[in-house]
Amino acid sequence: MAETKQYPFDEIEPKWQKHWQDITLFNPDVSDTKNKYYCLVMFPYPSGALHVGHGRNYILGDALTRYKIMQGLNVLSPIGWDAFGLPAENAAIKGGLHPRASTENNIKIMKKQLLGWGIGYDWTREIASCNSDYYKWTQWVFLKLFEKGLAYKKKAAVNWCPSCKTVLANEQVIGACCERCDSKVEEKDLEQWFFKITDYADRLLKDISKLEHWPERVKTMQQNWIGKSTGVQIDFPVVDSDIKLACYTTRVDTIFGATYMVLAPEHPAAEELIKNSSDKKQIQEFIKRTRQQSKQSRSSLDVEKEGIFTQRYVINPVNNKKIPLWIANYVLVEYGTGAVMAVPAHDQRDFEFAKKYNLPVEVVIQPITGNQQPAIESPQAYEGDGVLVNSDKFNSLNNRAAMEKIADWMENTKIGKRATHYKLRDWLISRQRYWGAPIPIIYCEKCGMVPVPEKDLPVLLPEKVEFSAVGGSAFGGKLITSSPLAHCQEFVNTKCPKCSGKARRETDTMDTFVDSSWYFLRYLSPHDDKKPFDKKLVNAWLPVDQYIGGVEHAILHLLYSRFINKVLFDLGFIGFDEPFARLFTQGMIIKDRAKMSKSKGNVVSPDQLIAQYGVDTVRLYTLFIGPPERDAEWNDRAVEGSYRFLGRAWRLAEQITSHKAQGRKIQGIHPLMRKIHQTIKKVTEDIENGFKFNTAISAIMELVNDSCKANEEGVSRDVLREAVTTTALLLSPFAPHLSEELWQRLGNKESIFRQKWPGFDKAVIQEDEITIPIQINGKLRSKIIVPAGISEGNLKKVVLEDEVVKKWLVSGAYKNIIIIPNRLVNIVV
RNA sequence: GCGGAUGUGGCGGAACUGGCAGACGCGUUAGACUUAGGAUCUAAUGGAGAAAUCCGUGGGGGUUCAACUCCCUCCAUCCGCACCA
Repeated sequence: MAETKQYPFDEIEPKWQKHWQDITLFNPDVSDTKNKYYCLVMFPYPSGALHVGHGRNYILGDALTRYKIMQGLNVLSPIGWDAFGLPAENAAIKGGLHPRASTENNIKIMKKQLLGWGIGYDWTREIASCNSDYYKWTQWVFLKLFEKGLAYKKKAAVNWCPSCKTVLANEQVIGACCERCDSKVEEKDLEQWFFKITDYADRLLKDISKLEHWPERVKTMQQNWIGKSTGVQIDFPVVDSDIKLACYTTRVDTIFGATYMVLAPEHPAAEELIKNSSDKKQIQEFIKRTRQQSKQSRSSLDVEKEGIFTQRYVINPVNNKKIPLWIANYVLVEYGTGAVMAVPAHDQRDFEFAKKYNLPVEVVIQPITGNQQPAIESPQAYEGDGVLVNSDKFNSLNNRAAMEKIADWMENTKIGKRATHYKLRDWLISRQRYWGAPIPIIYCEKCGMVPVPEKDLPVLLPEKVEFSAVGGSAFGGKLITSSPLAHCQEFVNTKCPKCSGKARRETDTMDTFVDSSWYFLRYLSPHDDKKPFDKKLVNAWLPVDQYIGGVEHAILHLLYSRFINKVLFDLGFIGFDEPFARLFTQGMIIKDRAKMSKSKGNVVSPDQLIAQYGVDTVRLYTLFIGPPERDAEWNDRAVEGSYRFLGRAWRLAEQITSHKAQGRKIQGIHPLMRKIHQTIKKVTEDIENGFKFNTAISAIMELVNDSCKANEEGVSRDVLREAVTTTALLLSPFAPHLSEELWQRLGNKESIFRQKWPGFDKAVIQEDEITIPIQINGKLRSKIIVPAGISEGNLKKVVLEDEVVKKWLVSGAYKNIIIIPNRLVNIVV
């Protein structure tokens, strides 16, 4: 623990924070779009005091913002609050404050922290998604999607706690049990609102290629999430029935090997197909059991494949073979058609199932190399490529070619048709919850479902509601099936906008991801009460130049934002179809090998560290800890290194300003001068080439170390002054307060952030003498100092005259000598 | 199982197109200044060895004058998806 202060950070920091506000450093004139730079950090959920793990995000954004300002760009760096959401409401149910009160309180705390850290935001553009002047426009977005047919209502399975008698969000279901009362969660079909994101699946997938400056990792995650696959859909007629069962396959080349067919337990035709079965009871029992299992087994690893014969058969249309129809737990109703043609010889799952229930296995593809034929006895299915056999007129074709041929043939004969499927599902946006934006829909007894007219927006969230209603019902209250809003009569009862008759409001609210799917548009005109965003301004300022946030949003938030952006683009509201040009995902801060979180009790509060070392130290350490895109282990003790470094820089500057520095001149370019320019180059490149703040900072540390050394050894005051000036400039994105102070003490009047980022001089970096390592057979044996421009011939001569080299080349003989100019000499003996 | 990463001192981590491995920081050791120091400064710090030198980037193999870097193979850890037909 530091007993004496390295430097008076507690005086410096508040002073400069106030100064930046006074000179409106972070409040750009957005009408000036010539040199615009939009730097955006993901807006936080106001959960309470921030810890150092959260801090990384904002510190990264601030460093970039300040750097770009010094590059002469007009930087917009806004902040807001993703303020709707479950935790605030849950706290209210437990008997705490009203969600609005606790949210506002948390915002206050966090805002104070961000200001205290010196993070530069344009606070005049602050937004909060829970305020009606914001969610009015979230509702507007909903209406636009509704008008376009992209918002619709349908029955969907939701998590239902029978004890609490309420719907639960997925996050509230812990191991298939209710997080509050621990009773088993059931599946219940309820009317839910959806956004038709699947209509955009193909474009969302295709346009990933436009996201050049996104992390590969995020792009592949989105790709997998969308999960496009192409194949063929084929109708299989059921024997003794009019029903045809459609099934989808990506391996149409194996269709002659289909030996049975399987339905998902939830398949809509199942009931009808088994109604005359002698085993009806048994089959129904099986369906009921597996349906329950399917929801819960999502988290568990392997579930034994189980199935039951329906006593019905279907016809394989390619060869008119009668094959048995089964129902099994391994077929998913949500994907494809919920029915699968099983090819046990060439699909591992089907193979396992066939083995278990003694179903036939028919080989239709032979590996090209080797003549081993995958037989029924083989322990697994052959899923690789090969040549078709037992496939009628397609025999001896390569299976890849056969896929196309068979698909063509099927389309010609109308047996089947090519089809594309996605894993992506429509976005369920309904929440039976209070703390969210109300869905602007009215149900009229006469006119049916009527959207709230735009002029009537916002549909205000009533402030006075009964939170105990939901929680209380668990203890013998009335039956409740939806959110507290449903019990607020003043809210529910309304007039129909069309006929003015009696009507009821929709009581579901929107998923908070809807709020966050468009907020970056609002920052350009946050106080506009006529429209959600200013078309001219957003077209000038977006796409966002740099978006910064955690990987945990790689799929949901980033995919939803892209989707909404594309919808708004299609509707002509905006002129760009991707919202974020560059994305940076920072790693987590780890403590005691776990993600920092309140529940784990391993949070490091920055407050105490800041009191002890100052904000600049904590900021600097956070950036120095490691590559920002990777996870990093927090080490309280190591913070001191950053503190010592800042102190060293401070003391060096003191020496200059108090004229204590030595003054002695040497001839030529002083090595420190070289170091100064090398450091400018290194720091600039590190920032430009992808957030390498950790190595940029270590380069500045080297510069300060060298400056101290040069000062000891004697160096002209001018050079030393140059070194300190450069240190202040290079350090300003990372330790802004200290840099400002140094800058002022060096005699400058204006803020350092009004100064231009320094450039470097190549001529100064160029050395007159260079040290070249000499290798013999690739091993370092000696070094020589030679003039920088030495010719290869001369260099060779010098090398061979070197004492150490002579010793190694006892006979003077060598096979080859490899010279890499200015870098290295290797002698092969 | 599929996909994506990552593997370097006691620790966090450097190393641009293959070219002095371990920058920078933490920790440790010794010393200086000190009543004292957990402040500051100086020096040392991958391992073995008195030294010359040798060995060292998860393991094994390869390409090369030269490999943390390229190729093959195996192992370990982390993350994402997970019966997607």
